[in-house]
Amino acid sequence: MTREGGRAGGPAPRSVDVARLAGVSQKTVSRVLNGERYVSDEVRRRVLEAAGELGYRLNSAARALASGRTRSIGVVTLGTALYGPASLLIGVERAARDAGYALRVVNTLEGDPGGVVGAVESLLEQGVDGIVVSEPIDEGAVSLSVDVPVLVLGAPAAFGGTRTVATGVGAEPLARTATEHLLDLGHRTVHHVAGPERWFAARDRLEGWRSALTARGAEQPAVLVGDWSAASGHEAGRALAADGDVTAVFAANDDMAIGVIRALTEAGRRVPDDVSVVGFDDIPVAAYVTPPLTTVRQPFDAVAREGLRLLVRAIERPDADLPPVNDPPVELVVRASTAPPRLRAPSRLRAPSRG
Amino acid sequence: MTREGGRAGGPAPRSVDVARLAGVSQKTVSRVLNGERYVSDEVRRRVLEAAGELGYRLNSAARALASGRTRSIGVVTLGTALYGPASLLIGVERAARDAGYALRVVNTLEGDPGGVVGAVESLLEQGVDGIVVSEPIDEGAVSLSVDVPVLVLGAPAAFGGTRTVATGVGAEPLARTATEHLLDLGHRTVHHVAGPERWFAARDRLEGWRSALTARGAEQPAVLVGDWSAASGHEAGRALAADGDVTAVFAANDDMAIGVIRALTEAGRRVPDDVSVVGFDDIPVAAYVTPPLTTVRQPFDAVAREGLRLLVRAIERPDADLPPVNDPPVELVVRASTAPPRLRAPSRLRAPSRG
DNA sequence: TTGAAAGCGCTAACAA
DNA sequence: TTGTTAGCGCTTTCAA
Repeated sequence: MTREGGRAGGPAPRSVDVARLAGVSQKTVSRVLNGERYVSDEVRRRVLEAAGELGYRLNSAARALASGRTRSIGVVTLGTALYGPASLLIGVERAARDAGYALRVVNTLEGDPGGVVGAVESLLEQGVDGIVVSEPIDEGAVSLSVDVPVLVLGAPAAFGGTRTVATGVGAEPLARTATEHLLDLGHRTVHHVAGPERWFAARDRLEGWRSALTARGAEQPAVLVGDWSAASGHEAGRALAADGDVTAVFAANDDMAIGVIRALTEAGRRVPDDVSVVGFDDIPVAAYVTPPLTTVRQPFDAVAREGLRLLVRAIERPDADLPPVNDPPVELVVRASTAPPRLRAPSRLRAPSRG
Repeated sequence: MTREGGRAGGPAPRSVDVARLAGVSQKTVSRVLNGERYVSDEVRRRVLEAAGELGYRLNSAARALASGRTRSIGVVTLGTALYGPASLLIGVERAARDAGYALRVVNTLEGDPGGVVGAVESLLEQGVDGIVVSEPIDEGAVSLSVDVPVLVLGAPAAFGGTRTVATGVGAEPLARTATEHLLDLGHRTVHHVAGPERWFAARDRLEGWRSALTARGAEQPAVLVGDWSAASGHEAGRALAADGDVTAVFAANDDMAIGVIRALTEAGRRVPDDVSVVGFDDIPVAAYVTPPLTTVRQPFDAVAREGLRLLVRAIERPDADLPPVNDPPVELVVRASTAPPRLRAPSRLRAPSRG
């Protein structure tokens, strides 16, 4: 008898131990634990009781080896504490867990050798059943054929020749809406502080901004490029503040918008009286900075859940077609950082003043 | 011959396939892949070449089953996009990867049934070699004996009877420093907006605040409790703004500090002229809100790395003693949200004014 | 509805 | 320095 009281010390109990204690075969234990049919209630009860008594825990490595599936999903995400990627990760974890999958996470840092490809390789080696690539940056032609379904969040489908779902490319209409909001207020044009060029998310927003201006026949000012940080927004804001013609700014995320507002404030340009600013994301502090930030809300949680649902379906029904992803709803949150432009002022630079 | 060109279609190659192609035994392939000694350079080269040609990938489930180790670390973290937890996760991932470990992540949402215990159970089932519990909240007596080393970040050691390392409890001196900064400026006392009571992180900061006041013999005002969000800070700020005696506030994180400042601003109380506010964390936007926030910087990355180093050591040298963790350095970042109090004003409430 | 046998692809222990 | 032989603890046949 190898029965251990509780789970103190000794080797971990295996399913044979449970079987012996319950007086059934090892296969029957497996059936009970996997919720298979054709097990009498009586037997099921005995097995569960024995498992509880021994403190039995399934060995997922053995299961993975025998079944060829790990019931886990790998996530490639950026090693940043940015609100967007962090929120997506949370949504993905939650949805995966609800679907019965564990999560294995690999970060890629910008400039990492190997980048996304290396990260995916390492996940494949870990034997994941599916992969989520969250907000990747463009690393040029990626050739890597993967034999599990892949979900790409916030970028066009990559990884040629495989079952890939892409989603969250809906940022473009959101950016268009943000820009139109400023145009609708009466601004002649809108300046843009973009994210890093290699980010697809930055490109979508840039594209949305551009298309809104084009549709209205507005002039397209030169784009300032930041790195998502408030610091870079601040730098861009200094340049913007020096240009007396600027009356409206659309920043590609809220952090940069906050930096822009700070720079404008320091230069004596009031927001929104002199310059209107719109952000992107609706981070939790956006409503509480001064002035409260008009922004566009990204439904991170919905995007992550919807995407994961598709991924799980692709995993569990390998031959079914992958339905397209629904675009998330557009939600503009108007607060106090935007207003109509002041009456046409002389275009010469005014010194900072108290109005 | 089962040799597949490249890696298109067909079953994945196994180490025997590599062995056959390289003309060696399967065990030798295993040796090469594990970087063991006693392999001639010539053989090593041939094996590597064959592996590359076949597109061979190690099967980690098989390895885990045979070796009893997964080379992976499980992380239990909170399902929030809060800057602190997100930063810790990044640091942990990075350090784990550097040490050759993969990461398996389970989130617990506040109020989750099972909470940390359930999360740890699920990780144990996945077969991790070690566990990181990041910023747990107090769930009462936790009894769960775990047979792998555990690292607790930002809380006292839990999980009785096991090899546990705790770290990051150094928030208390940071909070004391923040409070002392305000006292040093000449404020008679400091009000505190705390985090949720069940968070150890909130308790540490509360304790630090309290001890600073006690040491100086300052009066201890009633504590306002928030939930880390700017919204809750805003609510607390409204109450604070209504009290004309308040001249200095220490908020337990930057988000709440921003909410407090917003409420004060709305009430016509100027920061820092009328009220000084200090935050905690130094989130990236802290330097760019208006006024730029005085705060205390948490070295998340250093804490995560140092902790993980200890955890890996505990995994790899089961009998060695666990050295204590070094407390992180205190770093106060003084910006523009703090100033000396105005000359002793009459203590009656003044209506909002422009000073 | 249950059980027996045969692997899954690797590492461990030992032998050569 | 290399190879042989047993498992690791499950799931998958297939048979009863």
